[in-house]
Amino acid sequence: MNMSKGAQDLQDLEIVFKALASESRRHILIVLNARGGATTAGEIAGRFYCTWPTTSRNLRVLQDAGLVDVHKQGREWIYRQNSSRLHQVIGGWIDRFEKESEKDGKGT
Amino acid sequence: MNMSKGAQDLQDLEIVFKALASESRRHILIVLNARGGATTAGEIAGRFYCTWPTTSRNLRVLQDAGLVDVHKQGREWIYRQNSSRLHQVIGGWIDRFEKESEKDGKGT
DNA sequence: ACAACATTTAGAAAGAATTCTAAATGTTCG
DNA sequence: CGAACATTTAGAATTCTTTCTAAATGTTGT
Repeated sequence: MNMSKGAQDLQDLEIVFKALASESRRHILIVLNARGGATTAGEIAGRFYCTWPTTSRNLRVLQDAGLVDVHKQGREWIYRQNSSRLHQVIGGWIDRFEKESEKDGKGT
Repeated sequence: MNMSKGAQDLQDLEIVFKALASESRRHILIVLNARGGATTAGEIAGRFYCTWPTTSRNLRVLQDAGLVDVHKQGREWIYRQNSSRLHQVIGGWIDRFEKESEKDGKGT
């Protein structure tokens, strides 16, 4: 765990953007969001055409990216979205880029 | 080009998130941004360790995603960032997810 | 303890992305 | 026109990702 803040940010960016690059995983986040932010793996897996292990692995990728948190409750696993991480990492990055509407008409 | 609006949005999301999943491409956008939003391919390629063709291909991916626009001027190609697309597609997507700070303390 | 349940981990196969080298394209200048 | 320049396109090698099947883990209820 020897990493400067800048390098850590870069790594966060990498892992989060990679996690969001897959439609399956974006879909999982949307389902989670529609469920009010938290639900079981079974509930999620049931809504997909792909197999349970695949969904489970995708959930793991999201977890590693810090986009969801997980905890076990009895024999079920509850997944909860961490939307502030999404806003921090992704929102923070795109905010470096000026919005058209914020540009003043500089230059000729 | 037969695509419903919803399907088009989904495709935009896919192509833009995929484009941003690569560090090299995110770096290109940052360089472009630092250069005031537009510069030549040579200027960009010169700032990278990888070969020119590789940078050129990455620029193409960004262009296909609509994140940069390109036009030829003499024997140089000028690349210009399209940051409103970035905000629309990515910003629009993450805004579906409630920010922590916007949550009211509902439930117990 | 045993059977049934909810879900994950492992390992492998198929497909996609990244990057390289070599060659092609179009532009400018003498 | 021909040489030099700026950059792209093509094709192939390597590496990463996704998804599947099979087996393992830990939990609950009888």
